[in-house]
Amino acid sequence: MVNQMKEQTNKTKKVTIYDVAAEAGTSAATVSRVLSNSGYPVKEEVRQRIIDAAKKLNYTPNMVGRMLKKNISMDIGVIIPTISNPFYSQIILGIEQEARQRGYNILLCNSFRDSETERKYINSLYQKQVRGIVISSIGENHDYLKELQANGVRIVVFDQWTDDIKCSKVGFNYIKGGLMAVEHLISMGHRKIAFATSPLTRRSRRETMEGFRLALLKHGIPFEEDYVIESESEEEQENGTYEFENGKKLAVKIMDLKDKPTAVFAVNDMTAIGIIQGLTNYGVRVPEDISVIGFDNIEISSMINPPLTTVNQPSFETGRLACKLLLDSMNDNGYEDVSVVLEPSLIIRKSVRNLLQKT
Amino acid sequence: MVNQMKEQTNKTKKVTIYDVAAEAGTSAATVSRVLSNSGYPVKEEVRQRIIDAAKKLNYTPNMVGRMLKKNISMDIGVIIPTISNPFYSQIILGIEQEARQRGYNILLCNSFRDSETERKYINSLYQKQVRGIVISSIGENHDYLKELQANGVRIVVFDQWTDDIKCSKVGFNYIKGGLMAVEHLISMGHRKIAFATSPLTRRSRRETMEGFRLALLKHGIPFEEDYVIESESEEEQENGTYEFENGKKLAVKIMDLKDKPTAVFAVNDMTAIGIIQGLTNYGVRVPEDISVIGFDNIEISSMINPPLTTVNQPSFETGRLACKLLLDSMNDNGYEDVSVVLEPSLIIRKSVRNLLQKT
DNA sequence: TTGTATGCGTTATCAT
DNA sequence: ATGATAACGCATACAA
Repeated sequence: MVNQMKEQTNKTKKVTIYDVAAEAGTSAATVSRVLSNSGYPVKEEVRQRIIDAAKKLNYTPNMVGRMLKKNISMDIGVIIPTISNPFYSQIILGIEQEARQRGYNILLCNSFRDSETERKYINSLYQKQVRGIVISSIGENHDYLKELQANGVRIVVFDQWTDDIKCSKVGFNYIKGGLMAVEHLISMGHRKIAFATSPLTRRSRRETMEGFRLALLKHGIPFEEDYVIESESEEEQENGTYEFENGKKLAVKIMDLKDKPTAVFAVNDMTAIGIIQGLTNYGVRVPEDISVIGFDNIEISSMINPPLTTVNQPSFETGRLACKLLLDSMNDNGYEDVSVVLEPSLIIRKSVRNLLQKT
Repeated sequence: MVNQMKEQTNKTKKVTIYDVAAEAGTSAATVSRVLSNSGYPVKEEVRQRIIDAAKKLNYTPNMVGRMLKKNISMDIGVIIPTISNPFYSQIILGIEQEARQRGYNILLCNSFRDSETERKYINSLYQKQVRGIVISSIGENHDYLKELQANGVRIVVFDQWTDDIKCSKVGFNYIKGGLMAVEHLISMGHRKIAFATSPLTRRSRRETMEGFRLALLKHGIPFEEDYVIESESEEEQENGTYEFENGKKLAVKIMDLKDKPTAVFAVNDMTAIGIIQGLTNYGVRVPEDISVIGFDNIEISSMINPPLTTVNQPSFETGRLACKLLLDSMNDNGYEDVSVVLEPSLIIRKSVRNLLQKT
């Protein structure tokens, strides 16, 4: 009776189904059948003995053993630039919700927009036997992804649309978003409108700018090269502050303009917020002196002063949907790739002044 | 020659060391020795053949097989309330940096401050054979964690200090932080100072308040019960906006005070930002009419208008350190628990007015 | 309904 | 230096 209380040391061997089987006076096979909820018929009395034994021994199934045997992982990989960008953390939340509901866990990877890091992570995920990955890919070369596909791994891309790879995709109508933003400015009486952006190296940015262009065209406003304020700085590590700092720099460029715009359309909210701060440092008031409109609708945008008028990009929904498409394709052999394009909507707050209204 | 080009289908069997061995004309054992960098001596020529064969067959090691055999995982678990709170995403970044440097990957779990979810995640991590977890624990009951410890899993807690469990800890000197914040206000000539907080259900908040109290005491300012503005609302899902919305509510409470404070100390930055917006909605200006000081120094705080004066809590460093302590303890049998308390520092920006200076 | 035996992919032990 | 083989924990085909 005494040595039954044997102190459990850190070196204690893990208890396996064999231990449970011994304790319950049955075989490992039966234990497995009961404890893995296989639905396989087991006499009620034996089942109970096994459950009791498992509880008594404090048995916990070893997922590694199970995975090796079944060769089926309940993990999916997620690769994004960085968690510290609120836009992406919302996406993660969406992915995670969908995943958990269906019993999957996510393996999160921050690529920091470095294609080498991205490659390593993709490789690591593959080694961990994931059967699916949702990714905002940064690399120019998608051979790694294609190789995975050839090996049966499902891929869903979002955020960075590319025709290079054949898979399900979740995109966003940047052109329309840009169009909406600028048309809103125009409807408020603005005609001298600048577009402020980080380097146009990403498709999403170029498309947003295309929307800017289209809006001007549509309303007969000449497109001024000078009103495209593009930072030349190389992109560094993608964290929230990069875009913000960039916005501040763009603000000084704006102040350098001989003919100042009455409104500026920023390529994303973080940049817009930086611009507002930069402008404020010059003593120019937003929106009284210059109006600013953003793009993304991250949470912070409603918290600043003035609350930012912006274009909503449904980040949570993007994540949820991307994950749904992934899991659907993973669990359906006859699946078809599907591409979804999410639509923008305007969020009117207080950073745009109505020029048509006398004060 | 033709069927060598056999189309690779999705059902293609994974290539294993046996395939590589066959291709290289050697044994699986030797292949393993080479491909796992075991350091075991292998004739150079054979080694080369194996490497070539692996490349040719596109071999990728199966980590699940390796894990089962070696019973040693290179993953560590991380449990936090939510990734969407920028304070925690910074912590994750710190954890991840340390982990990656040492070859570990992290399994991220959002508990959403729900102890049931926390429990499930802890269990899931254990089933995945992690040997270490860093956690901002929310549950009152830490039996689950203790059980894991008994089974050799190392635990490091941070953020939510508790004496209930014996392990390494990374904490923060909230009392001193609160003291510093309030002393700064006092040094700027403020004497009517309010403390605005979400419910005092967390130790960290109570300690911050203790600092508030101490500062008043130290400078002979009477403690007014009315100047502790505590929201009664139950905490909902912990996302960034909860604290923010809460701040807005606290702002109306402040406006309801017959004798308004000249400065308010908010229990954290998110709340402070909400308060500023709430105050602004009333037409009161910050800091001209009322000064606001925050706590945490999240990234957003430097982006708002006015930039928030606050107390820095080194979140990235907290994560890095917690992870370091974890990995150290995991790789050292004779380790000792260590508790580290990080110190606050004051970040002076523009949300506090100097009352002693004539305008 | 239950048990025996095998294999998932890898590494380690032991011969050779 | 190399190879055959057992073992890690589990699930299953097959036998009973």
